[in-house]
Parts: sequence; structure tokens; C-alpha cells
Amino acid sequence: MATSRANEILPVLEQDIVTGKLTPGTRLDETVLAEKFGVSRTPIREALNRLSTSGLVEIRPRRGAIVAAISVQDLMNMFEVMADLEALCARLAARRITPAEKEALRAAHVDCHALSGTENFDEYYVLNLRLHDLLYKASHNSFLEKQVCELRRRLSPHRRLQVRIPGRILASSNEHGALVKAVIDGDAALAEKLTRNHVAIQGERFTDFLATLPSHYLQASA
Amino acid sequence: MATSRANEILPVLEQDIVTGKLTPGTRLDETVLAEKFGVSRTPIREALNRLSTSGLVEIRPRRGAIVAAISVQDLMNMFEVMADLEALCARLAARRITPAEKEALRAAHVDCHALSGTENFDEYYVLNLRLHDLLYKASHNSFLEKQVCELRRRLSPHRRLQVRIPGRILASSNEHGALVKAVIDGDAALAEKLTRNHVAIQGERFTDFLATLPSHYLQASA
DNA sequence: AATCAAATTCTTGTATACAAAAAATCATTT
DNA sequence: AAATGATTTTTTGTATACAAGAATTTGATT
Repeated sequence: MATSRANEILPVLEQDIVTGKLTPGTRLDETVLAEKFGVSRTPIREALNRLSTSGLVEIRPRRGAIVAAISVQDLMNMFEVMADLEALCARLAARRITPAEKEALRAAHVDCHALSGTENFDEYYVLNLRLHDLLYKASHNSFLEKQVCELRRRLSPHRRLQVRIPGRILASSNEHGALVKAVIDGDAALAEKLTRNHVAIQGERFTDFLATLPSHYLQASA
Repeated sequence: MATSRANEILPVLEQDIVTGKLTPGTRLDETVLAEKFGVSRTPIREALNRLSTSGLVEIRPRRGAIVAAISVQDLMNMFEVMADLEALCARLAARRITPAEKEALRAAHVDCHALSGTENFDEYYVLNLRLHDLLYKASHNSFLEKQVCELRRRLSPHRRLQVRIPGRILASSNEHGALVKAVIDGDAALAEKLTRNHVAIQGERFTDFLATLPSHYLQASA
């Protein structure tokens, strides 16, 4: 698939950043990475350049690359946009979702809901992602889908761990229930509103998110 | 400012694409560009790589780079997202705009409105941009502002010329009037709604936009 | 001992060299 | 003359070499 070395290296590096294996602020030494991947510096530089455009890496001229460190303010801003784009997805999905997609969405919700009683956060995290992915897809706007996914990827390195508040799964799942119903019923306005609340910057979700922030966010700013 | 050659070349290339000097589909030969800029291929490749991530350039493995050619479907998708992000800007601006920004917005509208009677499309284009930029800024969400601007840049190479329909300036300016008032009055819901209509995919604006599309959009797809 | 300056080392950025793949050209065959 | 296949030429992708700017270390001075 990936024909060039750079194209193979890029997703690996990206994954390491997104999953938090490489934390924000970490220096990305070209020579070290080159050795690690068994290539010369050239393809490494290519990958880092691309990552810098997408915002995951920050390149300071003549001073090397680091995993992008962003401020709480930036994070709130990104979350605000994320909520809006997700709401747009829901609105469009309510208008454009196909019967097959309805079925898949229902199934994804059932899977999520099965964990309602439990505190199985890791598994819920995955199933929750899948449900949201289905909503993005159902918007039938591939550009929007790509933007939302990229933004989510960009946010993910900044959650150190998933929210682990008792009862959160149940609450989230109930919100999903209403949202899924609105989308399937074709109620665009309701789907949009429910999504806004679900991801809202004022709501629990974001507070939860802030609560999981590593302490270094409380001081510095890029 | 731009310390490296690549950092100097990137904006030039970007500008050439955005302004339509380099049209979608044009091959970007590394050697030719290297000669033109008086550098080796290395910084050229760096710039092209970065442009590929932001979507202005498409790099096909082993087959070189071209100015990104996108389908009408993609364009409609991007416009749909653009409308939504602009609406978000307006909503946030209505809540967060400062007195100084109100004044600037009013002034920008006055400038726009001065051209209402005329058919001075070129000048109106610039003033219209300025007014919208002020709205982005007034959202006080720098990430959102950046996203909207980038999306606009990405859309711009695909309008061959500005819409030149008689009376369009007057209509646009009137819409601005209502929008500016809503923002200044702090009516977020109205500001959002007016913006949606102003940029709406269903509305005149997008139809105008489609009408200016170069003919090659009518056939192919990437 | 602390601080500042000079020199050294290390790292980034660019150029060049080389290898491999794609495109183009040319010859051969039907 | 058209089509197909082999050969040449271009062009991309990677490695290496080199230059210039940071960072660090060392040494001198207060």
C-alpha cells in the first residue's frame, strides 16, 4: 500500500503520538528516529514535515521537532469546533442515512448499551468510537468525516486516560439512545441539539475531559 | 522571518495555487520548480509535502505532484462544512465580540455598503473578505479562525472568477447588514441563522459558485 | 565559586549522488 | 500502418555529504 518509506513511517509516528506513547513536548530527534526505523534522515524529515502541517508535530526552525504541545485554551477551542462538527454530522445524518446504515447504527448502540451496567471503560471507549464513526459516515459528507476524524486524532494525545466516573457509561449510553432515535426518525434539528449537548463544552463531557488533563497544562502555553 | 528556503517557497507556491496561477491538475515538476526558485530539489519536496497534507497538492506515489483536483461532490461537501463553521463563528462572535471589534465590524460593513449601488466586484470581493475575517476574529476561537481561513484558501483555487451577477452586491450587503446587527446585538441564534442563509448551500451563493466552475469539473473525479 | 566568553560538538537544513520505478522512445512483428 | 515489446530516458525516492546555526562544554576571569 504505502509505496515509500516515508509513507510507512508517517502512520507509525502518528499512532505513537495519538496513543500517547510519545507525549506532548517530546523531542523528535531525526537521527534517533532514522536509526529506529532503519532509514536515513530524509524520509524521517518528510514524515515530520507532514505531521507538522496536520498539527501533531511542531517544528521550530533550526531547533528541531517536538510533539505538539498545546494550551488549555487551544484545547477548549478545538473542543468547541469538534462539538459543532459532530452536531453537523448528526444533522446531515438524520437527513441522509440509508436503511443499511440505520441498521448498523442500531446495532452499534445495542453493543454500547450492553455495557451500561458495567464499568468496562476500555471496551466502551472502542464501541463508543464505532458508534460515532457510523454517524460521521451517515452524514454522507466525506470531507466532513475526514475533518472530524482528524480533529479527534489531534485531540486524543491530550487525554491521558479515559474518563472513569461511575455511571458515566450509563449516562452516555442513554444520550446515545435518544440521539440514535432522532437520527433514525430523520429529526435533524433534534439530532443536532442532542449531539451538541452530548459533546458540549458546557456539559459533563468536557469537564470530564479537563479533569483528565496532565498537570503540565495548568501552567504553560506555547 | 522564514528562516529556511522551504519556508520561503511554501507560501509562494500556495499563493500561486490559491490565486489560480497554477490551476488544478497542473503538474508540479520538482526539477523545474527547483530551478525556478534557485534551490535544490530538497526544499521543493519539503514544500510540496506540506502542501499535500493541507490538501492543496496531491502527491501520487512515484508519479509526482499535481495541484489538487477535486470533484464537484468534494466541493459541495467542503462548502457545506464552510457554511457550518462560518455559522459557528457568527454564533460565538455574537456572544464574545468586544466593543472595539463591534466598531471595526460596523466600519467594514459601511465600506461594503458603499459599493451597494455599483458593480465593482473586485473591490467588493476584498471588502467582503475583510468583513468575514473580522467575524472570524470576533469568535475569539483562534483554532476555529484558522480552520475557516484554511478551508477558504482551499476553496479559492476553484472559483475561476468572482460572481458577477447584477444586484448581487446589494443583496449580499443587505444580508451583511442584518448579520452585523445580530452580532452586535448579541443575538447568537439569529446571527447563526443569517450566516447559514448567507453562505447556504441551498441559497444563491452556492449556485453562483457552481456557475463559475471551470468546465472540467463536470466530468472527472479524483 | 560563579559567571561569562570562546571553542567545540551536535543538530538542522540544503545540495548532490545514486537507485529504482515510471514514462517515453524506438524497433520489430504481424 | 498499427500494435506490441524492449530499450532508453526521465523522474521520483532515499542516502550521503556538506554547510551553517544552536547547544554545550570548557576555560578564563572576577
